[in-house]
Amino acid sequence: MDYSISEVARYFGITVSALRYYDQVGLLHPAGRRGTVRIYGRDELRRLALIQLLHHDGMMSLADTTATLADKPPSGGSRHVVAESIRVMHHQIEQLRAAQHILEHLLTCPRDDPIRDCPVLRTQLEDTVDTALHANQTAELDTRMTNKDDSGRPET
Amino acid sequence: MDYSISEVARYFGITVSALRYYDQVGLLHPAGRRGTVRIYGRDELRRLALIQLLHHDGMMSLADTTATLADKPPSGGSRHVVAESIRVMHHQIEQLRAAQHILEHLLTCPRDDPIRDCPVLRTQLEDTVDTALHANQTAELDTRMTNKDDSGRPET
DNA sequence: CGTTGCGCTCAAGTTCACTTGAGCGAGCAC
DNA sequence: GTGCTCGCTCAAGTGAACTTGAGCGCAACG
Repeated sequence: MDYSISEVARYFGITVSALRYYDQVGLLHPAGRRGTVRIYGRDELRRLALIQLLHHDGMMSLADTTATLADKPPSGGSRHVVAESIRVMHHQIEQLRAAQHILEHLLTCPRDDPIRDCPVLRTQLEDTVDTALHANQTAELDTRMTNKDDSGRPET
Repeated sequence: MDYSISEVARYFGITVSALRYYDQVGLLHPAGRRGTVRIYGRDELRRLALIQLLHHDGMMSLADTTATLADKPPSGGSRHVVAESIRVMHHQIEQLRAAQHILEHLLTCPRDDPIRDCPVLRTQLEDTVDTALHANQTAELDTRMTNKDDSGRPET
């Protein structure tokens, strides 16, 4: 029922120092201490599994992960963090698919230098470029109007 | 047909300093220079679109992105990088889906503190924990090979 | 009873991907 | 002809997420 820091580290493929760091920043405290030694219980293992999923696999920042796990009732300010994360992840999945698609094409395309020669790839990228140019012709107006205050990228 | 560094930056939602950095590390060189000033052409815009997709959206490191774009015939050493990236992205998509699913549950679960109280979530995490413990009993054996005489530490 | 192993703390260091700052030049605008 | 904007270089700084190192305690092993 009790696990030492090195056991937890081994089981979850994480380092001991990372676990101490998580303790330090308040992301994952051990169940308690025997003397000065950290003791983890089942609850902490479950919490760690969730942390791994959100942070490592879901690419949420440690801060957001902390916020998400901190909300007793998810109605607090972290509810927004959670909803936003879902949205970001959704977008991320789509982008990953697109990137994957391109990479697969790179592997199978018979051209010597697909990036320069392949018409399929070229057309696709040309589209993206056009979209970028367009998107920004409008943004450019906004920016020019109000003087300098630019931020955020135009979500391709 | 020619674009200044600030135009490219604006169009692609990237900073001027990032573009100079890309030039510096050999990821994206300008088509040429007018005096000391960087000039980008259509080819560079297409390349940048690809960079954004792989690096930013596909989460590949700049080094891997550079390697991927560097392979004239994708049969070189970077072929492995590409194949590996596809595999990683595939895994990433699945993990993102799982994370997304959990977050959605957090938003809809009627429990006050789903992380502790919700049986669905709890069971799911318990499974992950068990898998982790299990996976490591085998890994542990590998590591232990040199050190016989057991040590069943999984406790209880 | 010394040394090996695991654990601890606290401070400083590391990597990645940029950003910022200092200091300078070219072009045009008034 | 002075100032503004855009661009340049090179060196140093930044933030996130850890890692590493120094120095220490404690328990067991031979």
